[in-house]
Amino acid sequence: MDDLELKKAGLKVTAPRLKILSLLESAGPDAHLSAEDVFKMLLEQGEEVGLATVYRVLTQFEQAGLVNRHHFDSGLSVFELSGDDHHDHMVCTETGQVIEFIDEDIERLQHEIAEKHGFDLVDHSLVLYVKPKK
Amino acid sequence: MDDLELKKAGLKVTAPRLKILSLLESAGPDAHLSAEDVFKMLLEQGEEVGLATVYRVLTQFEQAGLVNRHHFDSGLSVFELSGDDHHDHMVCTETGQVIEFIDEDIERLQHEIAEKHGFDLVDHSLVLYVKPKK
DNA sequence: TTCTATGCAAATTATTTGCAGCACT
DNA sequence: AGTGCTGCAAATAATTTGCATAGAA
Repeated sequence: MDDLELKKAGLKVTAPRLKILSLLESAGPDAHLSAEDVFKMLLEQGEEVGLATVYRVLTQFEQAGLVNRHHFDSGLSVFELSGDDHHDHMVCTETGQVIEFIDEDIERLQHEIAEKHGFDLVDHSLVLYVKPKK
Repeated sequence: MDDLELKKAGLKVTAPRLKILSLLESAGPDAHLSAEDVFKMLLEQGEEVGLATVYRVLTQFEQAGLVNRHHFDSGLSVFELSGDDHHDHMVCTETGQVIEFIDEDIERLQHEIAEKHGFDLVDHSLVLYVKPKK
């Protein structure tokens, strides 16, 4: 099933790639995992993969457009499956929970701002750091 | 002159702190320097400081609210003097140039979005990656 | 003097790379 | 057989920390 996605991406279908891809899929759409997270989860499932391979595969997936990499002010990278949809993130500073959202007005304003300064918008990163309302 | 700012921040007035603070000030408001950048610039000026001290001082400045730290998808940290004003960033993917901007509508929308999800907005990070219009 | 700050080197953390062996064509 | 993929260990890059000494109050 995931075979097609890998082939389409020009990547050979191998065990580690399949395992990582399906892990990302089963982790749900709001999962944002670091390479370490993925590595540990695979170990827990009794899978045999090297951390280096996890990094390599995740990087290949990123280049193939299968996943997106974010930095979220923490300094380490987190990865998520890139659906067809673009979205931004809200990170709870107390629980670490990540919520995805999209706001058309903000999207439009961003383009306008880039234009106004003589640029074309290539990409953007918007992260809201929030805490539960008391 | 910068002595006051340091004292106000509860930091002892020392040579490295003064040098780094004045370097940041003279670098201009749109300067976003990494710890390495600051370190090298100090060396070029013939100053004697350790890289570790640069990191320590920059971190202290951050905690004191004197500077802001950003990650800009590159994975390394950049620092800038935090004026009283909040602003977001636009980074040119071709020249590396950083432009600061602020858009009240986007600010307002961000609060609304957090509210809508039952959170209070604590902070946010918005970076537009752009390229010159052809 | 007393306590904090600094420099330097060693330690950590996140991530990448070299290389020998295995897998698939 | 040939080329790509993997694991493991060694290599890097960014940042932090331990410790003995220099410096500020």
